[in-house]
Amino acid sequence: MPPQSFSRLPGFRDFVPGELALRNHVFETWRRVSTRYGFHEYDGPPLEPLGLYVEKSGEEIVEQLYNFDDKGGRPVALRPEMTPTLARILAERSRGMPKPIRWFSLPQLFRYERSQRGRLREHFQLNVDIVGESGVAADAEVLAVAVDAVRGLGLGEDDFVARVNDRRLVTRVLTALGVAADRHQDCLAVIDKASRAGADATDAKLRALGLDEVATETLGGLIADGTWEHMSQRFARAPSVLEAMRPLAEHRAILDAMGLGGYVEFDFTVVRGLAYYTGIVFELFDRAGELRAICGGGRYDRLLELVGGEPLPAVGFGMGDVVLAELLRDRGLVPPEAPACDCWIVWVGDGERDLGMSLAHRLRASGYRVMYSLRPQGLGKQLKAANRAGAAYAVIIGPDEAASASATVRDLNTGIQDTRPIESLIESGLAGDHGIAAGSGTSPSLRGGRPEQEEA
RNA sequence: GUGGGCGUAGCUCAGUCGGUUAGAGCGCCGGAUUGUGGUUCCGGAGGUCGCCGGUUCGAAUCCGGUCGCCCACCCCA
Repeated sequence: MPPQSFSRLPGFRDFVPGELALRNHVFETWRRVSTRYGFHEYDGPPLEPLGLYVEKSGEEIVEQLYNFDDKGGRPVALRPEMTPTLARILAERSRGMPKPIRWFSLPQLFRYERSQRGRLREHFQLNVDIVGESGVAADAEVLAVAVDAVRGLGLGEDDFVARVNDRRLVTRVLTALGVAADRHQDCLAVIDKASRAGADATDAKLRALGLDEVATETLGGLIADGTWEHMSQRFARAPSVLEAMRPLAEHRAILDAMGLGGYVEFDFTVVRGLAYYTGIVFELFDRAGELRAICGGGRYDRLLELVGGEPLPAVGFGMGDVVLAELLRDRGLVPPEAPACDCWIVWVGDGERDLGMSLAHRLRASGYRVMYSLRPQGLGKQLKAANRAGAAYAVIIGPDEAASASATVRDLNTGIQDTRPIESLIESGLAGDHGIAAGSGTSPSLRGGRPEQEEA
C-alpha cells in the first residue's frame, strides 16, 4: 500500500480505453450528424466569469456551480452549460456574421451537486444552436438534429421520443383560464414538476398560486392527458389558444415531411425549467421511461440581447452523454472494442529480430498497426499474443524466410498462410494478390475500424 | 443540503449463531508447447473484508462515526 492513496473526485469519471471508445463512438456520431446538417463546431473556455451564470439564473445557482476565486481575485466558475458561453461569444462577434448561424459544440460541463444515476458532476454535452432565425423551420431543424444524433447511435422509434410543447401556448392557456401574468412563471414551474409531484400535490400548488377551481381542474386535466386532441377539444372556442397552437402544428408538419414524425409527440407538461426559453421547447426521453431526459432544448429569443449582443432569435438543445450511454448499454448498442493491431510480427530466433524490426517499421510506415513481443518468446507464445491482440495477420520470420528475404504471412482468422518476398509485402500489402482475408479495398489504416451503424 | 440502502480479490459474488489460516467463478501471470494461435489441462500471484474507533477472550460478522457508491428528495444545464 502506498503511504497515501488518491481516489477520483466524487461524480467524476475515468475513461479507460474501453470506456473512452464508447465516448468517442458517441462523439463521432454527434459530429457526423451535426456536420451533415451544415453546422460548424466551436468551443470556448471551460472556465467563465461567475457572473455569466448568476446574471441569468440568480444567486441560488451558485450552490450548483463549481466556482471559486482565481488568484487574481476574480469570481469564476467551471461552465455548467454552454448556452451562456455561446451567447457571450456571439454578443461580441455576431454582427459581422451571415445569418442564420449554425454552430455546435461538445463541451465538458460541470456542476457541484450530489451525483445520482444519469447525473454526475461532470459530463459532456452536444450543443446545437441556430441563431438569427425566428421561423419555426429552425425549431424543426434543430429537433431533427437531436433526433438524428440519437438515431445515429442505433436507437429507433421504439427506444426514444421527443416531447414537444410551446411556452407561448402554455401562456395563452393560462391567460385564457384567467391566471394573472405575474403568476405564469410559477405555474410553469408547477407544470414542469407535475409528473413527479403527483396530481393531488399539483392541484394544491396551483390553488396556492391563487388559481380558481376551473383553472386548477383544467390544468390538472391537461397535465394528466396533455395530448394535442385534448387541447384542441378543450379550447375549441378559445381562438387565442388555437392560434397559439399553429406554430407547433407547422413544426410537426415539417418533421412529418422529413419522416421523423414518429419520434415527435406533443406534451403539455414539457415546459423546461430554465427561465430563458421563449417558444417551442422539447425534451427527448427513453420510451420505457426508465431514465431521466436524454436531451432538452428550445427557443430562447431574448438571451443574446440580455448578455449585450444584438437582439437575435435563437433555438438550440443540449444532449448529455451520461444518460445516452446508459441507454446504449441497456439496449446492447455499445460497439465491441476494436482491435488496436492489424499485424503481429513473429520471429523464431534472435537472428531474425533485426529483420523483424525492419519489417515492422516499414509496415507501420505504410499505415498498418503493427506489434510484436517485446521480449524473446517461443513461436507459440508469440502467436497467442497476436491472437489476443486481435491482429488479422501474423508475419513470421524464421531462418528459412530470412535466408530468402521473405516472410510467412498467416491469416489468423482462416489459418491460411503463404510465404512471400518481403519487398512484395511492402508493395502490395499483407493481403497481397491472393486475397487472403480479402480486404474490402479500404486503406490499411482504416482496417479494423468499428462497424458503422448507419441509419436508413 | 436531507432521508434510505449498500461497501469482501481486477470483475461478479458466497461467507451459517461472533470462533482456527476469508472462498468460488471469471480475469491476470506462468507451464504443458524451442517453427504455428484460439480449445483443454496443471500451477501461481492477488484481500488491512472501504476507513477510524468501540464492545468482546475473539469481529468480515455486533455498535458508533466517517468516506464512497446507489436510490429518492432538492435542483435541473
